[in-house]
Amino acid sequence: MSRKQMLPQGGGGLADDSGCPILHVDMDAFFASVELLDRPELRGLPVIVGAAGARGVVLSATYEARRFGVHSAMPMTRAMRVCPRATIIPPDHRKYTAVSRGVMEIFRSITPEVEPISSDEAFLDVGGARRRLGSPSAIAAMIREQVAEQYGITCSVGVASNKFVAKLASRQCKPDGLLVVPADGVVEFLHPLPVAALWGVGERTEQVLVRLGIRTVGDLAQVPVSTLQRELGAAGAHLAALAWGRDERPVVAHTPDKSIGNEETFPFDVDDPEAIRRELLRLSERVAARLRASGQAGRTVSVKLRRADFTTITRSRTLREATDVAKEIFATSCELFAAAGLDRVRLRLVGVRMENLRPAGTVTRQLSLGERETGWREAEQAMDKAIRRFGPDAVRPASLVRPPSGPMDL
DNA sequence: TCTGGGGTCCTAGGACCC
DNA sequence: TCTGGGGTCCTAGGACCC
Repeated sequence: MSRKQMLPQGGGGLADDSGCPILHVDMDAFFASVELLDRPELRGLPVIVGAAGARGVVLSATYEARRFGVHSAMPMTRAMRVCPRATIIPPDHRKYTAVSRGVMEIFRSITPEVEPISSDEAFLDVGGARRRLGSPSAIAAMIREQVAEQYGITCSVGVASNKFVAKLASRQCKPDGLLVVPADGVVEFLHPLPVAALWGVGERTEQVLVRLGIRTVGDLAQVPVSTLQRELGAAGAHLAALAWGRDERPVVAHTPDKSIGNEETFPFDVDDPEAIRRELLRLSERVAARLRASGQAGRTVSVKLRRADFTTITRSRTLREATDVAKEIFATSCELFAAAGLDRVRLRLVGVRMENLRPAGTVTRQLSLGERETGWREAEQAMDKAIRRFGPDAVRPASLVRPPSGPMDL
């Protein structure tokens, strides 16, 4: 296996990683690499992971397939046209989740400061692991070795002073690479890159920037912040900071969910409202099950409807109380669908999402604990604390019934 | 070429309250 | 009777990421 230890050009020694506690680890062609573990005979050949149906897109492709121009999110029909010899493998997410969990465990054995950003990517802050495990680049090399040994797949690691630069570094050294961007080499590293390389610059933003004559990160760095803010709003100021390599965001190990949702694109457009409602029921059940499995409930039900022409609308409603019950989510979804006036319109996708999440029943549980152990006064205090943490609506009416005075005798 | 499914964040307007 | 301004919540849409 080739092991590139890519280092900034000029100088044969090791790059200075002393100011670089942040690692970005990115698995190479993750889904495709996992599939190759079961299909070793396909190694070295173009392989595409994606549903072969008419409306599928590429989820992952080996580098051999990418050479033909295949990339993720490309429609499968087109991918099969540009690379007809590719082997198509339908996705098996359970397999990827299992490997993902294992790989994340390797990261957590290095440091608790691990922030996963998808199933195949994570940031690590190894600042506190130096004394135990060595320099950031030594730790990065160790991670690459352990992932390869235990799971037989490769990853690339960017080592830098902050998340944003680490992320670009890992992309730059893919596949199977390691790149240190020394703290004093950030500007030199960033400025030649195209603006689209920046995190947060997609198609639309790139168009705006190109119209302003901005093509590289270096160009962007020379533009007054006020101009960028006028053109792009708050994102403008953010981009100006990134262009100079400034990014203060910390690695956050545990980020609470903001929403949980499921959606489905039909193989063919559907205009039968009964069929739409059946799908809403399935989606509501899935979302409710995921809420309960994660111990959460949501207050806002949101329905997404995509017409055959790809225009998309969302309709949402906030309930008086949070719920994790499929029946309630489904009933609200149906009302939202009816109010949208899109029955008899051809739809290609429907989705159900719950927002405004909070721990389910936390308050009730805390209350009963408090009552059992310490009596009503303490239970009230527990309730106040819960209200401060989760808001007044987190308290369920049943919890408000005052028990007889004195400590509860259970 | 014809666009998946999981998300996050931002903006903007209106309602409502103080 | 008319009017200001700030804060928060809700809703809708869109850009963006992997």
